[in-house]
Amino acid sequence: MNQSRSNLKDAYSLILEAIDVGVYKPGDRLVESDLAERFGVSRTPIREALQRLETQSLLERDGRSLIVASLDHNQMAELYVVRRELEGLAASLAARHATVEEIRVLKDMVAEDDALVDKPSDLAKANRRFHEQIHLASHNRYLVQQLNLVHRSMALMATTSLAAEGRGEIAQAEHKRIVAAIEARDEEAAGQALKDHISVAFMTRLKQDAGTRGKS
Amino acid sequence: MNQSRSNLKDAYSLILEAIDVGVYKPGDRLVESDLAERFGVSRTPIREALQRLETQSLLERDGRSLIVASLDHNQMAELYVVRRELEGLAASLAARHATVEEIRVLKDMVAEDDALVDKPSDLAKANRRFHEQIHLASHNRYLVQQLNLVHRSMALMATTSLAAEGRGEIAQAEHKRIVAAIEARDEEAAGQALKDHISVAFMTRLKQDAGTRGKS
DNA sequence: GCCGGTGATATTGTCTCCAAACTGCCGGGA
DNA sequence: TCCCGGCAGTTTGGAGACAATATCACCGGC
Repeated sequence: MNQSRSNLKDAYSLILEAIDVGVYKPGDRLVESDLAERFGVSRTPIREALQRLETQSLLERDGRSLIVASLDHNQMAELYVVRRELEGLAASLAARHATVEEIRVLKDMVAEDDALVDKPSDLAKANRRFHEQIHLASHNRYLVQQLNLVHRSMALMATTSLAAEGRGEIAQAEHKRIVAAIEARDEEAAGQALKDHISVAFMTRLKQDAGTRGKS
Repeated sequence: MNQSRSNLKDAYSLILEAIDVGVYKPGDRLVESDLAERFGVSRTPIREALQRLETQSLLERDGRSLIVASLDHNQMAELYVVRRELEGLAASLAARHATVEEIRVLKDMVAEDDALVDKPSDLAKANRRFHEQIHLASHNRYLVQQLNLVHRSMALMATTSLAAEGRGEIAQAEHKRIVAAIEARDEEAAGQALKDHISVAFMTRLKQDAGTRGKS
């Protein structure tokens, strides 16, 4: 029916998830009273959630009202530049600071993900977890926070680049190289490997976009 | 007398400024009704502002209530690591993307700031403007946003490192080197110069802190 | 004398109402 | 026919009331 009474999560998570899942797409207008009704709460918590999402650039103002932010080509490029640098830093720091247990978890993850190589949506989820694990292994809370922001904005891009033909295998190979560098405590190599990984992902996305241009 | 009617700014800016100025210090508890009374508004805008500040890590939860976040040594170190990387990236991008007008403004700023070399508080303000100009010259809105976050957290550190003996002159020299690299369109050198600049600033702060430890 | 329970109080979280602003529509006049 | 102004509806921003809950102190029992 509706989720009025059912859900225990707060308005913020609910809206975030709705955007993630695609209930609200870039450009859609978010009306407070609609959301309030949909989630079975009053406008107050909705407003707070919307403001938080706005400060994270997931929503933007169009006049007085809020719409789901959309990323044009330039914004996507800018976002990848920042992401590349931050992820690279995370890998370098992980090479320095990760515990042996954390490294072990990374290795296990990569090994398990080999089985998912042909299931883009599962792989995408596993991929998020993998990167998040690297972030955490950096043991730098500000870096983790900033990367969370970046990844949240990435949710505004419709497709995952892992859906591209053969991208799964390549990404797995890249992941292995990254983990190997971290395990070897080679900060330089780890940072570079992750930067390269992001660059390839970006290029993959660019090619995808070039193919689907003008649809919408 | 009070700022009840006087101030046109919104609650968010007001609270932010109060933290900046030091009305509220790290560890202080922020009570919604107090703030509402102090600024002559109701609790609603206060709550929205507090939530935004919380998502930016300027406030943290202590049980149910919000307190001004404080940075211990580790957090400070982590923050500087991130800042160094992001500022370095900003300088590199500025070297690539800055317009001639922007570069001109940077040069003017540095030249003007020579006169402030012995006024730490004026210099601190000029310093912020200088760095912000570099951020903007990167022409990357996400980078600007992330650097804003970082600088906001830096406000939680009580002192400016520019107050240290002789730091003003050194910083000016470093600024000149940075601008020169940007003007020469040398991305590598610009990034490195700014990273070095941040490193020196961090070291300066560490020395300051070592001297004042245990006061409070 | 100390520990635990219980009640008062302070503070947050939510809701609802009200005012102001913007939108778009409709009608009148040039 | 087209443009301008006003009017109604929608939506946001703000205020204060109300409910829920955590905290703290006090009191009684062990």
